[in-house]
Amino acid sequence: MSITADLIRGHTDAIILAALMQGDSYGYRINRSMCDLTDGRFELKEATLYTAFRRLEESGYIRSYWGDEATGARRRYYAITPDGRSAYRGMVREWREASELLEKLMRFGSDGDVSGAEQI
Amino acid sequence: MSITADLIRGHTDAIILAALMQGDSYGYRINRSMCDLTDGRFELKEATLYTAFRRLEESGYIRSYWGDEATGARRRYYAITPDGRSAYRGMVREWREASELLEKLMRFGSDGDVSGAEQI
DNA sequence: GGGAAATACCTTGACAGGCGAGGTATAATG
DNA sequence: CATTATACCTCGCCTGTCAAGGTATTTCCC
Repeated sequence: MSITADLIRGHTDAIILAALMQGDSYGYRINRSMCDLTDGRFELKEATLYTAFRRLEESGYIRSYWGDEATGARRRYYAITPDGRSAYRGMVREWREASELLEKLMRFGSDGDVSGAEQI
Repeated sequence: MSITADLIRGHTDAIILAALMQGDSYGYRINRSMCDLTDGRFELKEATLYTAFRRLEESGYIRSYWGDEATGARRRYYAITPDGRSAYRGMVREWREASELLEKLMRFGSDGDVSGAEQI
């Protein structure tokens, strides 16, 4: 994966909720669709993913149930709750705000050549 | 501060480098200008700030020297190094890439109302 | 003169999230 | 029948953040 971990940190919950907004799904598939959507540039590590599921379930943002497929490995499905939906919307809002601020703070450096400027 | 810490996490280094791209400065002032630039919505905690300075200096991205003001509390000034400049540019590039991916991953959820959906 | 606030720096220890490394079990594929 | 893919899970380390505490100087008001 090309983007570093800390750039993602704190966003895993929102990402997972976003995926579940599309409908119920399970860990392995969510991870694959992340990969696909980003052309392999981004992938949640399994440990991270399952940690997040626990966290989200404890928060009441998702609930889980075992699938009943007759074949293949068993799957634990997750569904987003009403609380989860509103949390998701809040997270997206916060993310966009933070994103704008960061853009501003970072650009702060790049235009300004103008340099010699300042000192002491 | 209104935006939560984890949304910023991992970006402090880039933010500090951005500030130093404008010219030498010192901790207290950098923090203030962050505050001002974002209308108080964002502020680096002091502990975080000074931890980051140590980290950046160890990485060779900044160097420090004591100011020689005749009055007031002593100030430790920081200057960005050539390595720091190129690191800064890399960080901004990475941030923008990650930012686009995140936007894509998060929006992934929001269009789809269509809700009843459900899958299995 | 005395106290509070602002400026300016710093450290310690706890906490939380990410994840490497390891594990389990089933089914399909060669 | 061994390997790969699917699918789940846990333990323990690492790293960045930050609350809480500290120091020293200057200014401002009473």
